[in-house]
Amino acid sequence: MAKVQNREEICPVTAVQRLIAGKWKIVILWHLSHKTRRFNELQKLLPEVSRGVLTQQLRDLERDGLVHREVYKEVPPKVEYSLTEIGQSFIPVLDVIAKWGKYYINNTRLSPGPDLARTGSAD
Amino acid sequence: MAKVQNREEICPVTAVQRLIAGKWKIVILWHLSHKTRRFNELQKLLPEVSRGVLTQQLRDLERDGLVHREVYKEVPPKVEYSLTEIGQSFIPVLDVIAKWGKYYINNTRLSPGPDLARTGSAD
DNA sequence: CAGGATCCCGTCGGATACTG
DNA sequence: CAGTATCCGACGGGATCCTG
Repeated sequence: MAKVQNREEICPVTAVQRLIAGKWKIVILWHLSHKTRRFNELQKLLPEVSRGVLTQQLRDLERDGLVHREVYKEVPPKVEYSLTEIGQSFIPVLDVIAKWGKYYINNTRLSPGPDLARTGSAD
Repeated sequence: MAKVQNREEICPVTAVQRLIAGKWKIVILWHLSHKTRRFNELQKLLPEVSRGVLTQQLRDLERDGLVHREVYKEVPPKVEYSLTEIGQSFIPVLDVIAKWGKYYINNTRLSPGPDLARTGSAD
């Protein structure tokens, strides 16, 4: 029995934690789950995220195979981000997370602390 | 429009991201979802995490209402960690995450730790 | 418009030493 | 056994400037 790398030894939970480690990863995926977005659109959807960071996180997601980056060779430039197939398979997870998030918010005396982003995901 | 509580304006997804922001949060919750654990047990389950960090993340989870910390005034000391009610409501999320994590691992040439070149071998 | 490249800085995580 | 306290290095993320 060839022990195919440690692939089967990897903790799935840890793997996911690594994927969504970035501060804005989940929210980005959340937005992309609704529809394909241009870079500019994402910026407007996430005003708190600077360009550089947004780019970086998108690159991470792309590298991890969750996001597809489509570059249109035009002037002015146009780049569209969308979910890959695997990325789309993550949507149910996002749904569960969002759903539980609402539940959590409604059942906790939360301390917003640093302001939480409003990303228009309320229902 | 008295925005008394920004509770409804908070992005649930972002809220969750904050909760599980710590590097080991999800894994800790995962372990606690199986059964109540003593601090020592958690340490053995997570050899890579140092005591201080483990303590900190547990404290975060406790502060966020997901984990209950039961201290037995004995000698030697004994502390048990378990999921609160809200913490338990998070288990389905963990399940979905774990399930998707497996799917992701099996459908990606990734390298969560060691190396495993993902160049070439186009699909 | 969509970044790439830098710099800066706060935070997080890891290690160590000490305590009840 | 289960922490606490502390220091430090690494990384992440924000801002700014520059490019195709």
